[in-house]
Amino acid sequence: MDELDSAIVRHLQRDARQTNRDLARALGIAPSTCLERIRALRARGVITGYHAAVDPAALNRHVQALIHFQIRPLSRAVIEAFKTYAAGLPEVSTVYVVTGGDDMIVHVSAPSVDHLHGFLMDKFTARREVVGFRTSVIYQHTHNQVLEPLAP
Amino acid sequence: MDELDSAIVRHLQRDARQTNRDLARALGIAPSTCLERIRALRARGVITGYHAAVDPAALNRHVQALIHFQIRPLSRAVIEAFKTYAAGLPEVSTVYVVTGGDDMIVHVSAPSVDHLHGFLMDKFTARREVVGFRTSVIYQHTHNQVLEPLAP
DNA sequence: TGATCGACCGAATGTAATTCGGCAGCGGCG
DNA sequence: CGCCGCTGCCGAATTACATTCGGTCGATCA
Repeated sequence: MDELDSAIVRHLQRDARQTNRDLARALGIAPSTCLERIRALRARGVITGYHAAVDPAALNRHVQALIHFQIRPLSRAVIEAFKTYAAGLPEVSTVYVVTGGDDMIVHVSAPSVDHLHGFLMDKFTARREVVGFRTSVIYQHTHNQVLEPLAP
Repeated sequence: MDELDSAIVRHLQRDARQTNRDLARALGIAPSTCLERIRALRARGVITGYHAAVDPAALNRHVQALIHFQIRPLSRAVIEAFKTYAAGLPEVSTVYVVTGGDDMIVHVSAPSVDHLHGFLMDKFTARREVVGFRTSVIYQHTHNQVLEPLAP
């Protein structure tokens, strides 16, 4: 994980579809070298995949929210089951299992506030392990695509 | 945005680096058709980019957390300034501006709990607009890479 | 029914990914 | 001190792919 690897990772986080040649040219190395580095990064698990980013609104998801759940009992089995359940719902994009006042935070997106409300009522209120939840509608969000390695 | 477009988006969310030929073959269409569809999806803003996903641990980010902020005064200028400030910090990956008990939720990752603590103390406690914040350490998180279009 | 338009196809061309033999630098070891 | 083996890099050759473009088909509408 030297400076060259960092640069490759940085570039591919920004644009995963630039050609290997262009990337190699930008870094001042041979395409074959670049290719081998990228393969090593994948093999080592540094790069885990390549994904297209999609505008949620184009997928009829105009409302996003973070839902904060309190779950009881707080056993491994219950947490695991709820996590799996939530992650399987199409409205859910991310499930966080967390410390603090809440036990689970779920990022959801829905076509409308109505849909969101119905979704929450239908999918969560009936579940026994859910003792309560709060909804934080997302007004804006900025996502930092490029993660740099941090110094220890 | 017909079924074919949806399928293309689904495939590219899963793997943005599969060749156009493979994708076309999987969908049973000609590569040229596939290419034109993808271009249209980009032009329409459905697909906004292609990004490599990176293991945070490989970038020395072993601890992740969601930080819940209360901000005052709740003016547009203050919110905007804080959002910009937070998004510019290397530890921050996402900033959510939200409704509810909190005004802003920030996803951060750091090398260690110590680093996280120092980071929070150094970067946020001194700021006037921050009247309080709570930290939720993330134990696990599952990210759903593939967003499907939702029916209205 | 005939014209027009849009979407798709497939061959042709240019460009890129990938392979592989060789070379240079480096560290270990006699 | 010199030799040996290893590792990472390079560049030409091969293979595969992206991209273009002229033609075809089917739907739509007058």
